[in-house]
Amino acid sequence: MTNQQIAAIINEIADIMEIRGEDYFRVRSYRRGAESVQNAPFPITADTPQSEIQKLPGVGKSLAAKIAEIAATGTCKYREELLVDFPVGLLELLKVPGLGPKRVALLNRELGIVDLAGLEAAARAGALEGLPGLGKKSQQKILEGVQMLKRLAGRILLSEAREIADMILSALPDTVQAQPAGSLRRGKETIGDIDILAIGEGSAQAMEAFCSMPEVDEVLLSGETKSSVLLKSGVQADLRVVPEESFGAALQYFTGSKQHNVRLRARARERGWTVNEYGLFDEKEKRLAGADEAEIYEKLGLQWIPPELREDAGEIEAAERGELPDLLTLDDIRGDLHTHTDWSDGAQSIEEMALAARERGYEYIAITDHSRSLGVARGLDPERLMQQVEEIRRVNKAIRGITVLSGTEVDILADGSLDLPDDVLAELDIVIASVHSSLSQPQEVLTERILNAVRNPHVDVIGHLTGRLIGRREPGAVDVERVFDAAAQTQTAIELNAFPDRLDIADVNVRLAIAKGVPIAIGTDAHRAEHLELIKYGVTTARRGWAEAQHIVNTWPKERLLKWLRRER
DNA sequence: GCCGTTTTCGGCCCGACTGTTTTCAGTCG
Repeated sequence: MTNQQIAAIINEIADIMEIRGEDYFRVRSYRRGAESVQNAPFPITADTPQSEIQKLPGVGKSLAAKIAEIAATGTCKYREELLVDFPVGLLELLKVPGLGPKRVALLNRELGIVDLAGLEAAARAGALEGLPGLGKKSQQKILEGVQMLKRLAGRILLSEAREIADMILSALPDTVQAQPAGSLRRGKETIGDIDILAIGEGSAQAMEAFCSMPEVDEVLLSGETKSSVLLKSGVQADLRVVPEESFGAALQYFTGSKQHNVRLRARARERGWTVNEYGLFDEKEKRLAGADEAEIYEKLGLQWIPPELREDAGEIEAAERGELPDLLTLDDIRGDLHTHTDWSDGAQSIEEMALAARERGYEYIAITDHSRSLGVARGLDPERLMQQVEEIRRVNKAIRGITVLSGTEVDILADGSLDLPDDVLAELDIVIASVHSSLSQPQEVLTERILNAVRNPHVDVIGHLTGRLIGRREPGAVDVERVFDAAAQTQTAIELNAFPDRLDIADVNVRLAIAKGVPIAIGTDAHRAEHLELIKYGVTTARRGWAEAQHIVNTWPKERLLKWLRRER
């Protein structure tokens, strides 16, 4: 069990307690404990002494005992007691925007609702309207929230899918060669199911190993060449074993997308050939290609097309002309431009973040803590920000091999003004301006707010433009084109926030931004050192948006980046 | 449930927003 999983269980206990109406401060203690577990500097296992666990901040005797119990058994007595007579479906209701513990308890008590399906039916029937504190608008909002959750239902974030795929790959015997295909290989932001292709000796053992992984909840089917399992996380995973001479063709076929493959098949047909998951064949059914994916594209007169581009969005035409973009790679990234520290809501010090960035081989890292109006995040007022600038100077002197840029993620307030005055912003190396509140304003208002920030001569980057949280919050009604037009003029960068549930701006907007000449800054929004590696999801999304290194400001060497940051406006 | 030279009880982070209410409750970050 990972610390993260333990923390998730403690949080679930807190959720149940809240719905059951337990004392708020007790609930908060559980949440604090969960956070401590997640941030613990060591993995908690069945062997970790309780006294060690109790040293974590906010963890006392009682929580330490429960954490130890969870680490050893996967659950604890107290949780099991809470779950008696508690419909677990109520927990998923908490994910509906606008529903918190009080309303979930109310809906359960008054209408007997126990899960999402029941909630949707009740909302459609108009049964919510008239309950204390709920009217027509709430009912509509709840219904929309349920629909959003249903759209994501069964889909998981790219990051989760990659982790599961890695787990599967490591569970397979060393003798087989395996690779993910499908939308996972294309790097889509959410993934429906996980496809793994394999070749090699001992495919029977591979199937056996696959079906008997501890994470498997149910084996849906298991044959010689294909097995499907339902994982405990609710995700379906398929393993296909293909002959070596067909591996490239199978990889191509199962990577998709559907539309991309339709175009490829048509292209083969024009030549009197056929292409399928076994290979590319001529009119006499002679195999022209199959073992190697690139060869299939080549024989069809195309450059090899990177999986991220395979959406039938112009990539085939570009490949035909030999004009595919030279896509950005992870190695091109020279620094992270969006990070938080323990000065606001991050977990680690400036120095620790800087060292972690150096460890990654970065040239620079920008420290961009929140501004004061974001009270929950312990945002910095001008005075503390200036103290932080001093501390950054000190760290820059103390550490060699990395440059720490002083910055802020300043809030764009509801009225369009910024949360820090211009003379303070002028003191910083880099300024990200982001919307964190009033995201549901009408398009005109929200867009004007952001345009105001774009036009501010101190603002270098607009952070997570639409504010979406995949599966949890719809994007705000920003007029993206208008913002891009303005940003192109001022050469203000638009952020591609690499956090897996944001990936904001999305791939299609990356492409639009590039077309309009808007610089893009990829930042992780890291709140702890290990988050720095999330940059890979930003890179993948940028690749899906046809980005080359030149389009991304944090591929630039430090001198060029600084020149851009200091340009006259 | 945790914490503490305010130490065995009493406080714990709260401000903005929304929809509902005619003075506030619930949610969210």
